[in-house]
Amino acid sequence: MGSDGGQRTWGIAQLVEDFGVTARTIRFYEDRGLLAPRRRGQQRVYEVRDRVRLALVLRGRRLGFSLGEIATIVDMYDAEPGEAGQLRYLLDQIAARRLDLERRRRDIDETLAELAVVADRCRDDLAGLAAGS
Amino acid sequence: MGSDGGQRTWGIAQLVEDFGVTARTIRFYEDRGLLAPRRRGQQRVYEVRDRVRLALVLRGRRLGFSLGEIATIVDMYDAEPGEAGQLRYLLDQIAARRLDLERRRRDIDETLAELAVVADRCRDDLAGLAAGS
DNA sequence: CCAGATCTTTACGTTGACGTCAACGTAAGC
DNA sequence: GCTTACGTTGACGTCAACGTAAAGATCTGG
Repeated sequence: MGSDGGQRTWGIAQLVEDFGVTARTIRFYEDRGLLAPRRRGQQRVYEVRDRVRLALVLRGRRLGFSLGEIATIVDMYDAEPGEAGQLRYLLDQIAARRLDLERRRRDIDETLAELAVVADRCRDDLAGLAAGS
Repeated sequence: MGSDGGQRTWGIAQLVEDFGVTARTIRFYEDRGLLAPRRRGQQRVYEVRDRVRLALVLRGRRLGFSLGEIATIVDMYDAEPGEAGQLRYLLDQIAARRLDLERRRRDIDETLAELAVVADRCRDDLAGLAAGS
């Protein structure tokens, strides 16, 4: 059905539009090893896997991870099977990440709960103003 | 029961030890308006509310907020009732923060789920190595 | 064939969040 | 009164994560 047989590719400008980041940012991520697009001549050609990686990077960024941490995380996703030592190391890394993420979620839940309290107080104050006017 | 009648105070060195940050960081937060300890002469004297604020700041930091965002958040907690416009503005700010935090939580849940998949694959590979040796 | 648009590399600038001195004040113990 | 420890205020350094500007390559429509 697709006229390109599923071999769809994108230029850097499309990624800029689709992901809401600048071209500078995308090239910077490539420079830091987070992306590795093909080249057609001198120009960058992005495929689906590049888009997936970029999406992972941006999610990591939203979570406040440094690019170094993001690199170790996204590299987990497409790690080769490797030997037992590598696998155990990877499992350790994953466990560490899990602890980190779970603490973040606790922090988030606490903050949300406290903001709800402040919002309630706020609405009470508003109601009081309306009643007392 | 407390020999100081609940009027406990702390020096900067205690905060350093208790919170695991440097004195430089604590003074920097004060410079940015996030803390405002009393002074005994020239030296800083921290009370319970200062510790609470510092804990809030550090939690915001763990969540990846900038110090400017953290300032707006912690200022929400001890905002004066104020007038209706202020209250509505505060409610808007809280709503925006909630959206932000809820997206972060979704990001975290997705990441945790994907890391679980990678970990499973990892354990399978390890089992395969053990069986094939 | 050429202007304009898009992409490229290179390199320096900027901002936030501190680190790292340097130089000085002050309180405690001997 | 002198040292030692701790605290203080500048002031400059640093690092990550880009922004921004310069100058050339490449493609595209007219």
